[in-house]
Amino acid sequence: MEELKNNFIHDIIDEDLKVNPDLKIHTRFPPEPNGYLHIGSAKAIWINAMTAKKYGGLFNLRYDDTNPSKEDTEYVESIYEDLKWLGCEPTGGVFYGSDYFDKCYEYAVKLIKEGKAYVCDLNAEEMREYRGTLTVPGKNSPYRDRSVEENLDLFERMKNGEFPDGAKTLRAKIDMASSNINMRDPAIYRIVHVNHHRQGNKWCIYPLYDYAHPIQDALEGITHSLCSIEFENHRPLYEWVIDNIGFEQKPKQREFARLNVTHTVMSKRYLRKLVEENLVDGWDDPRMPTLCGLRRRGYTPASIFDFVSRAGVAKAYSVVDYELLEHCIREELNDTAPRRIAILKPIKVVVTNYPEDKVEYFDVPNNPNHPETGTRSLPFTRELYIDANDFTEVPPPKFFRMKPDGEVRLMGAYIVKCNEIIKDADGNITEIRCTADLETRNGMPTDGRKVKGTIHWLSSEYAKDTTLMLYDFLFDIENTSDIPEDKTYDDYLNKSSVTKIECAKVEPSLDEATPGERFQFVRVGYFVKDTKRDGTFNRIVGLKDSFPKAQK
RNA sequence: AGGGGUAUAGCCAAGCGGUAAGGCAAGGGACUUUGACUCCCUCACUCGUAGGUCCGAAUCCUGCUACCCCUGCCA
Repeated sequence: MEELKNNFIHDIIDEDLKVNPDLKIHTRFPPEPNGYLHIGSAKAIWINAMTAKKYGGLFNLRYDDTNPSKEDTEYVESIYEDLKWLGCEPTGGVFYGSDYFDKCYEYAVKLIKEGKAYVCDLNAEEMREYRGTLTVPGKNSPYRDRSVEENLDLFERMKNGEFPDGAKTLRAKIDMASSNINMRDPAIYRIVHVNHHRQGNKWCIYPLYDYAHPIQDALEGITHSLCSIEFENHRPLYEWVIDNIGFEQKPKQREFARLNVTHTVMSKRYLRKLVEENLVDGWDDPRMPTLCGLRRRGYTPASIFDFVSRAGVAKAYSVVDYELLEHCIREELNDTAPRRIAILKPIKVVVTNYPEDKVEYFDVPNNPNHPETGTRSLPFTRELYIDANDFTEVPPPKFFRMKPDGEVRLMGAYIVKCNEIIKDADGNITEIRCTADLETRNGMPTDGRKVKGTIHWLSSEYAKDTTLMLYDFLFDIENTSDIPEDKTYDDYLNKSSVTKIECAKVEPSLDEATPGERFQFVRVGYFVKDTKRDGTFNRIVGLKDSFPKAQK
């Protein structure tokens, strides 16, 4: 992981450090275990983890599990797995918001005793009415002035399960006329008779986020609580809780813009819908923006963090081009991925002047940019496959590949000339006949003539069949937040976001590829051996290609 | 009696009173046994907008506009 370039958050920390040079920076990543982590989560993880690392501090993972009706251990496990994969195991420890339920309760009693919280009998609808609107101030709850004794008694009975769900809440007594609606006596405890995935049935009252989060931060010694921008309006409440409970060391909440990426969606709710309606192949479908999806797709932690880092940390709403992510993985894999041959649309080529029973082996580099990675041998025979895209009967201008009467280099082998095209009754090409310049072993013409085109090939006798999955954007639309209100995400789902190629040919060495291993299929793209389906490779990203533009 | 936040190139983004970094994308060229990679070059006389202050303004002031967030007993 690379160094964090300075951003506005580090400016704030630098200032804090000037005032208090002994401050030990401590951050946290607080996911709610109600879904799988996605690339937007990776931004939050990266900011928090890297900030701690940069300042020699600590980074906690804290499961924010204060709403038992939405949470599940399945998600707890997947979150940790993703964090581990990213290489961001928490240096400060793993915590659960629910570990602090006793403390939260204790502090609530304290607030009640100090007249800063009260039990309210208003139901949800009534509370909404009393809250007022964006432009009209709220009015005080009729229960706002209950005595401390009555509040204490009622709150304890709430805890003891004497009341049904929703019958009462505990509210902070702040200001019903505040222009910040979060400050209009927010509920801080609600009654929910639901089994908690860790606490079992110990509790039937649960603290709300705005109340629990600052307490959790303070108890863990978090110095900088870095979260996304929608919590900015909650900061005064965050600070109210810290101040009124009386924490000495006050964690500082600061907010950054969420990550949005073109052609995809970050809403956990919608991602869950895609999974549940089988519109995708699970949370780890290679088209999903989830971390497990990106992982299965073949993205690396380094490429994801590189992307997040290049996208930057700021407060302005933005939608980052998916192309930037593609650039990051291409850059990494260009350097690290061994080259292999794969032919997506095989077409038969017969080298007519090559003996039928002969086999010779040509050494081809594993990575021409890194000769130290060595070579491997490819068998050459009279019958070959090339890709159908590398041949055309009527070539456009500047077509350097195989064409009638044209010379082309078979990468690492001979230069061949196409002299005959065999078609079936329907006019489909079934075979291309060539002659090889047998003097040009390893592709070098002896007479020094230039052969511009080089294409990849495979011996039809030795090539193996494989399945290739080509993935594309999940959504046709670039900015999914531009979808009009009378439409849904579903209306913009890319109908051809996956293409399955079942009769692709690959070189024999790929038989030994292990799941998760990444390759560059020369002149095609980067692929990863799938971790779920045997014998299939997923396209991570194609190679850049400037030909289509030259063609016109 | 609404509040909070944000506006710099197609997309991100630096900039903090001294004359518009960088990346992605795009376009041109060189190289090339991957039309990849790599390497060169081009890409904002102007910073949402209108004024003001100043020798000097993207930076300070005033007005306006646009977009995002907030009316869960979600996080």
